[in-house]
Amino acid sequence: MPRRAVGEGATTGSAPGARLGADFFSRSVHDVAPDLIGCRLLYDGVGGTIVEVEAYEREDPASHSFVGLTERTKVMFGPPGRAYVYLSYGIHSLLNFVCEPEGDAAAVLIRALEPTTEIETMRSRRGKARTDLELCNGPGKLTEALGITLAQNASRLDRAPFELLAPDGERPEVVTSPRVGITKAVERPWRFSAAGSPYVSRPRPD
DNA sequence: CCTGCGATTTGCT
DNA sequence: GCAAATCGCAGGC
Repeated sequence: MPRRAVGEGATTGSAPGARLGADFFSRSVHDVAPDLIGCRLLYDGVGGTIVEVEAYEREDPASHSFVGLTERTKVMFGPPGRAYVYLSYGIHSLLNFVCEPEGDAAAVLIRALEPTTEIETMRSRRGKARTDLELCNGPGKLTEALGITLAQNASRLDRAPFELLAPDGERPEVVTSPRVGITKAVERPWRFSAAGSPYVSRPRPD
């Protein structure tokens, strides 16, 4: 694979279609988060296109890392390009991508996908979901659809069964809005989504 | 369409 | 002890 010249892909930190590894994630979480919109995420061959994420940084009252290094947060302080999966409300596994160099603590919460691959597998796992719009339009829903659990915490994202790829072609326009479901630092506009996508979670960022 | 509430477990005070 | 980066269902409009 030829390395791409400076210019194209410069804002993404990756060439079109390339697998995203530690170099992509070893940057400011505020640069990585919008660059993930339009990327493709598969787990064991099941998944789709990322249409919504949120950024969480070290000095961020809404981030788990705000309290410092603990048993739970040590993955966020570890090497970039790994999964940080935690249990939300005692029920849902939420998937994050660890960003910034080891020793820093930042992560991107994956909030919604546009399903593209193995849709019937996702539908069978999601049970009550009626339409494709409801399969992955929320952080707890997409982990259920992809079969991601706490067992995947600290996994590398550039190795099977994960497959995380830069967009092949054009990138969607990205819009920002306040983050969802938090009670601290609620005003920070660190939610990023694909403009106009019907696959984003609620409330709609419009 | 919208709002309200219970489920269920863990991590940190 | 309690709050939590959520979800699905019930009920009202």
